[in-house]
Amino acid sequence: MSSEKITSIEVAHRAGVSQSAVSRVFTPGASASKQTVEKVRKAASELGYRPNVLARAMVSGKSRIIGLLVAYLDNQFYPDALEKLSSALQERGYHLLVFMAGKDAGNIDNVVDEMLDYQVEGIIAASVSMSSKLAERCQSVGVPIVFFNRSQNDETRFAVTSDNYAGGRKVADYLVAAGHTKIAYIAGWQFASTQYDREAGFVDGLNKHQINLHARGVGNFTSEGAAEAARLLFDKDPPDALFVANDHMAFSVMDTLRYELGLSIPDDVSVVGYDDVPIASWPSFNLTTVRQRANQMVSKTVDIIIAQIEGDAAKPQNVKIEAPLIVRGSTRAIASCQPNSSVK
Amino acid sequence: MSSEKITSIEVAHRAGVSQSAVSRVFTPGASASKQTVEKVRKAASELGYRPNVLARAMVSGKSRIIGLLVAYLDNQFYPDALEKLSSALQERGYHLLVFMAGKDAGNIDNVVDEMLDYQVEGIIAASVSMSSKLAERCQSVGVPIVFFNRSQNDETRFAVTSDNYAGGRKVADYLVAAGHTKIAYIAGWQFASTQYDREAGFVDGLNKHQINLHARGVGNFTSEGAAEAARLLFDKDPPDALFVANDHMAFSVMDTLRYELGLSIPDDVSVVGYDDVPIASWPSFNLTTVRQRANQMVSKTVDIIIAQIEGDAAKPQNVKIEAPLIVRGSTRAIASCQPNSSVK
DNA sequence: CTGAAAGCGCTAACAG
DNA sequence: CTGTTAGCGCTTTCAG
Repeated sequence: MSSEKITSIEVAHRAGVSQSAVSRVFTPGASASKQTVEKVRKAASELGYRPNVLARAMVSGKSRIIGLLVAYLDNQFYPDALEKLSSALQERGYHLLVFMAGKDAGNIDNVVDEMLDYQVEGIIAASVSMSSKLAERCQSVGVPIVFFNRSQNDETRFAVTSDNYAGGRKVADYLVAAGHTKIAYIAGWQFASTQYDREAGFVDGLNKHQINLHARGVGNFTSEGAAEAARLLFDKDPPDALFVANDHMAFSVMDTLRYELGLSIPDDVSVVGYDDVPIASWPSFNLTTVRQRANQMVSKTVDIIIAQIEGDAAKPQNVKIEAPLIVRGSTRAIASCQPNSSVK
Repeated sequence: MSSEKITSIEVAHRAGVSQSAVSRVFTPGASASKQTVEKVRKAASELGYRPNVLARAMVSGKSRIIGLLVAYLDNQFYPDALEKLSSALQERGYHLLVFMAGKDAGNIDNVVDEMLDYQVEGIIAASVSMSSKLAERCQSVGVPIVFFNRSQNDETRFAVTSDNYAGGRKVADYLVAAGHTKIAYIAGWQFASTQYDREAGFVDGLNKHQINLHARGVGNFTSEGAAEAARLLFDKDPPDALFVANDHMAFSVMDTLRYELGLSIPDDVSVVGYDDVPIASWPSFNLTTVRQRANQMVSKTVDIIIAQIEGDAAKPQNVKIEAPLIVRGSTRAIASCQPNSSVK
């Protein structure tokens, strides 16, 4: 309707310089005399000129776009992380192009191609199961990818997670120290590393204390699944403590226990979650949980991907951020304050 | 490292056709013989060729990118809407480029310029206060913008919201019918249309029944603000019903009332929210609230922005999606016509 | 330091 | 239907 799009050529005209001079003024590593810079800046602002990122991307190969592949945002941890990720990247001059990966994994590979079509400079995959195919596809076109909150045992890709295994162990140690003996676990989606690392740490931790897992249910990281798993677990020989693979499910479990089964937490059963999303600290839940330090996870992720993009390559690694246990009221307290009653 | 980027020229070579033939095969409104199409497709898939969206954008002017401007994602309504928005757009061949708008409004105008730099074809502004400057800037460069969950009285921009005014009235009607007389309101951020439309409808509704607002607090759409507002409200002459401007704050208020002030809901006080986010139906809260139909809001938003982009312009309008009151257990039941009692 | 010239990969007339 | 020819707006040698 009104003002057309301004190009560097028009600015050049008005400033009485060449088009490439304009380009230089707007290019960080430029070389232009103070005079030129001034003339160009003046003309540019008068005309309302701004460089076209896409045109720049064509010739320079740098789109300043990072693809974000994400499967779902139910779990409050993800929106929170997304917000932080986006802000952090924005500060560094990059932006996130969002791609939703349908629930079906088959779809994912197509989505990656779509991302590549946009010439993304890197990809961050969150809440998506680690796929070798996916990673290889990216590698074959030289686009770095880092997995956020997902990992794989082999140290051939970049991944940033909390230390899920250690987190699981901490929960085991705590529950045992609190005197629990019939300890159950409600699992997340089986293909998620967050799920099996947490479980492995938890089970190993229990075993260390000569305790076997009392029972196991599967909630698949959904509220409904978790509620159902809880019902089954309490159908007979109920546990006296429950570790739920993430907070999102833990809330659902707590509600089911309290309002459906009439149980009292932590008097009848202790409940522990994982993530420490904001809701966990709400009085209604007051959930003991393992904290994933979103800030640290995000900044590590951003550092890695930008380093990759800008060529400061590093060896692929599986970054694990330490995850502290946050003790709240959903678990029975440890009886006395005697140091390490447990022996190793 | 490995395979370089394949261009249409290389495909053309291999297929034994011209480069423009390749382009045509990959352009929807193309015209190419079955033979050509076949040869090209074959060569392309053998080489792993895919058109470069950015290059296409340069010449065609269509970047297939839509900017999403968003201020915060605390309120569960937004991640949910974002997920839906992104999916809907993706199906239509567009993708969202995310821009976080800092809390400070001053920053916003810069952010819009950044979006424009990426040649976004349209902008969706969510959880951002309606800014005329912002809208004008977009209009001046011919980029359509639609406000999601925010509006303005003047019908000169596109906006999609629930019918906040009507929603507020429904709450008033309900609370009055339930026999409440000391009815208070906890407001959101004062510059948000969602806030004042809801309040206006609510207050008008009360007045219609010859009832004045008993008291008013301000929570600014934050948990902490809402909790503090609740404390003040109950400091003296406490209300017997409370309408909180959104669910996010309502949860915080409920927790404060129950765990800090020792009140029982709905026996001592009824609480109503707005949004109907998933948590509202959790047994812990079981919150009576006004439902924002995210699906409808999203599809309307997508329809509008794509219509604008593709030239099927329409008159700017303020689309208001009907918002039903969802009655749950956080409010005293209406005595006369409800077969079920609210006692549990 | 600065202008001229050569494209980045692709679409869109324009002739055949 | 198809190849040729111009560019889209910008960065980047390459000479001056």
